[in-house]
Amino acid sequence: MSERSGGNRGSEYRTRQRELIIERLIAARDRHMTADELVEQLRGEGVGRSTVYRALERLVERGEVRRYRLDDGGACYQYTGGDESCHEHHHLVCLRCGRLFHTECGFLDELSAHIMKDHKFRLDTSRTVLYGVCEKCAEAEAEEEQK
Amino acid sequence: MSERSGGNRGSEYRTRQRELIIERLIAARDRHMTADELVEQLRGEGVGRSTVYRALERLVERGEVRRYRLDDGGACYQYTGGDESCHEHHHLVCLRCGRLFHTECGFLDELSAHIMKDHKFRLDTSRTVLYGVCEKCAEAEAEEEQK
DNA sequence: ATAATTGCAAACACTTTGCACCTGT
DNA sequence: ACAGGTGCAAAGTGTTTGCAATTAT
Repeated sequence: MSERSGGNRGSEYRTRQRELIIERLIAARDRHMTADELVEQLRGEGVGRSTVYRALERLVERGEVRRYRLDDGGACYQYTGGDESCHEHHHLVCLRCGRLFHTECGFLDELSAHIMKDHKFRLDTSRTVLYGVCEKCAEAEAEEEQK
Repeated sequence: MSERSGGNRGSEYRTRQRELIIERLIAARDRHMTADELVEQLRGEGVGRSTVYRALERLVERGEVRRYRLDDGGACYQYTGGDESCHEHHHLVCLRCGRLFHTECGFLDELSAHIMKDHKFRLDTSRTVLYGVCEKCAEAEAEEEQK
């Protein structure tokens, strides 16, 4: 209870399956993937579905992977690395293509400060995701519209 | 495809069940509830589970109710009314008590503008929810900590 | 009368879990 | 050797759907 997380080193095995899972996540670090995509990609490599879920959960817990919820309730995962700085900035997710954008933008820090001061609300930047439409998709949408 | 939504009047029946569902949602307009809470509350009133889900889906579609995804993937609903202005502002959700706060804060409009200009990303304020911890919960947490 | 709605139970999609077997240390 | 990990299939969630009966118009 009073134990800080992150101190359970030494008790984990380095397995072929985990290596593969992290490898895939890193390869797709610029976007997020569903557990199922991962399972699919690793089907041939002999990695079971539950192993994927278990690994993801663990990675999320230790902060190496971020989990997002799509509008339909399904989960998406994205590698962020052990990189602590990732907790410092906000994330933008395109509702259309699902791509995720990191932004270190100071404006968002000001936002946090403002919300804290004027709304008495401590923003959790690691939990918050800003949704919208990215440039490419906005263009694509514009085309469809006038089609 | 080119039809604007909101024009399907006249084809819907006004039923006892739907009245009850909306009634409950309005009674809890300052917070959000899960479909299950609703089902539970209306069990005695003779409202079936599927009716609740169907009603919620319809209400979300027509914008009277907002749906959020909790961290565990489950959905939460909250009445926002036909009120269009609700699409204009951001929402803050407390990760601890689940209460939702509306804010009309101009700072957030600036944020949208900034993100559009500097990050080429069109923020969708109706989809975005800012997560964090509200004042009360922050206090409660502080107490627990030093307990 | 008849089109929409309801409730039930079965179907679903996604995720978790129990357990016997396998692997890393 | 043995703690920890894996795969399978079974069990859970929360949500959706098919259909006959019911209700609003």
